[in-house]
Amino acid sequence: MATERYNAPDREKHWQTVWDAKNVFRTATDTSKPKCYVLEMFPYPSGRIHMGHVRNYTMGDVLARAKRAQGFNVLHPMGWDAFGMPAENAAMERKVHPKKWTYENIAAMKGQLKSMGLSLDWSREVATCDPAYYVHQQRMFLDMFAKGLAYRRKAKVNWDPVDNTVLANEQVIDGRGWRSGALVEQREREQWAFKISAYSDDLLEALGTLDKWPEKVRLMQENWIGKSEGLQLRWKLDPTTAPAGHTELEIFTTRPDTLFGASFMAIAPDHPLAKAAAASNKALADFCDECRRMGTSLAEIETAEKKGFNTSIKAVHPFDPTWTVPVYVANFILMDYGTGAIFGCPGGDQRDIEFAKKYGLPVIPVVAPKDEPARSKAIAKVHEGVPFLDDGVMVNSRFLDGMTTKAAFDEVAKRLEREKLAGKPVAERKINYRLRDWGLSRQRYWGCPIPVVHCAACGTVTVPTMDLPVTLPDDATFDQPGNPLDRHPTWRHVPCPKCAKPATRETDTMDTFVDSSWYFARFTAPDATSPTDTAALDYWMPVDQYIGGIEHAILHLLYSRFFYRAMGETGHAGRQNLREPFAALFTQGMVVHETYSRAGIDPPQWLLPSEVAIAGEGDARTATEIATGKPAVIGDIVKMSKSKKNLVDPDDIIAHWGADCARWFMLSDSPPERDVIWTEAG
RNA sequence: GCGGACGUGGUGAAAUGGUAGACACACGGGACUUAAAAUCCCGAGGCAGCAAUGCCGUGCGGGUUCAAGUCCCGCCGUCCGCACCA
Repeated sequence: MATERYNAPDREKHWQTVWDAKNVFRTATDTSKPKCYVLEMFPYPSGRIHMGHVRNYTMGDVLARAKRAQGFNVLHPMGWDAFGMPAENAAMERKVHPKKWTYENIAAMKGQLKSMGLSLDWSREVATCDPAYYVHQQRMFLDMFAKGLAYRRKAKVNWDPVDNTVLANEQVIDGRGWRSGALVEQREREQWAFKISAYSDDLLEALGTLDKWPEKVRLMQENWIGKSEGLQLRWKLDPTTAPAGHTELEIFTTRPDTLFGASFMAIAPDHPLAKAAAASNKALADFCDECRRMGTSLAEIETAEKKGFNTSIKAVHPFDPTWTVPVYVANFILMDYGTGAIFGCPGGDQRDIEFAKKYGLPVIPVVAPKDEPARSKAIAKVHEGVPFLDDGVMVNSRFLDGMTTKAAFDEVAKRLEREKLAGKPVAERKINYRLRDWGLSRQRYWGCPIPVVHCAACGTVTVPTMDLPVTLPDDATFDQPGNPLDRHPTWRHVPCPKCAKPATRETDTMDTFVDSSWYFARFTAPDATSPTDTAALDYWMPVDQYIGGIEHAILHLLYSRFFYRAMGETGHAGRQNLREPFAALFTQGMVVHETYSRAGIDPPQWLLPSEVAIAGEGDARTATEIATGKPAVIGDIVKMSKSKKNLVDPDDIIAHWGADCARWFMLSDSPPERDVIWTEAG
């Protein structure tokens, strides 16, 4: 027998059992000690952990252990983001109930996480699909409803025709569903929304206080909120040309200084004025219909021609009653931004200049560079079709001539605020945000039920707190598309809580991002009988270090920031008057791996790393498919994913080399914020 | 189109404007061993040279500075986010 070697799997198992038996990582609120709340984004229980989890949780674990060693009382919990579509898909494909599938996955993944030797307080484990968790979410929803922070609205929604559900704007990527990849359609529908837009400015301003967040994430959120300051400005319509009842057109502009460059108005196909005009104009009605049919995909938007239709309505320039410009319906104007109407200034905008040329409208240069030689050149170029709208001085703009753009902005605002139209100021300063309210209704079974009842007599009635939770029926069917709650024979039929007459439950469930918007607060008191426990929150919040993937830079982090504010408003966020739940954020890099595919086949047939043999070194490396002996192609190094099959199972690594080895490599190979290239050799 | 990040050996990567390549992997040589693995020691940016040493080197081209991987200007390339947002 050779000398005894360190047997990693054996020793690791031993100590993990000891830690478990002695509850060494259990944490209690202890105000005599300084606290440190270390949190990694909780996983979706897909069934197996992957290398991204290993990296994420190792980083958090190292920090938690270090802080513990430094004398901090460390909260390091773990739970499950357990609602969501994959469970329902599994139900449809494999005839297994979402609940069963989810809890089996949780059990399997919990075992894997334990094999990693993480110092987690498992006594605080929560699963968002547990009624003991979502009952509190329903309570908070009702509290938010009472405060007007959750409301019902008829809205155009992003409809995913594959998953048969509504998606939030944030979940539409390049015009496709973030999960299904299907082209998203626009549909009108009653649905629930959170009033995140009420916090636009606060969410934006407070980014400045998040000095322990990556600059990149703050910038992404800033852009997403998209603040723009401008002027809301009403143009009088020429009464001889306008439909009855329409006397003016309100537009939003960030560049009122360019008002003397106006050569047309453009309104959205859904704009009330467009609809009124279309009522007596068949060709216009057809044009509007065509615009509505146009998809929202990236490809369609980029290739779609900028088209307009002259309504023959004329708008009167606010500074010159003799100057009128034509009003077009245009396919590139969005009804839900600003007022759904703009004035076009071809001198300063590529899109406007193309539009003007196409329809033979004037092009007036109104902004020019400050220095003389550049000026005449720029003006000449504008006439040729090259817009100029940089900082400069005003030209061709009457009383604005010679002013800087900034001064001209203020001058126009000042004059038009004084000017009256129909008794009201012609214009007012206005701030617009790109951020829209968060549509949270999902036509799905495996999500938190929205605790309201629709009654023919009483309207929308909330479920009384004592009747919560509204739980999901276990006996739903998953054999056809659509929402199983809608076709359940009995679940939806309940008496109205107010008048007791027959009524129907809301069958929409909540977006799973709601579940993950407050779990960090629940971890501080997972057994509290109210959604949160004030004393626990006051001690533990905020999260001192949050760690997760950059892919959540907008959705999850912005929603959580909003939700904690809403929780404050409804008395669930403790006494600290804390608005920001995450004091510090770290976004770790991805785990990436080479891809392999069968040679000479397109589209590629991917091979698992374990299915290929590599020979040679450097540029001379070659790959062979082990099973067939045929050559394989070594492809790009990309994020590990099922679709590209470039996966390495953490279990194999842990079983062979031990968890310490896997953890060590993850931390030592590349800086934590950067991608780590997983190689067996490494 | 807008916003951002990045570009340094064979590889992962270090460098408050002050000796570029720390540390490590891989590699080469050596020790130990019958042999290997493991371990330990030594070497190493490139070119030239037996060597001492010299020259060249942080994507490319300029600039500021006593001094630039680092700061400024202009390119090239890669990656990420947003995008008919008025």
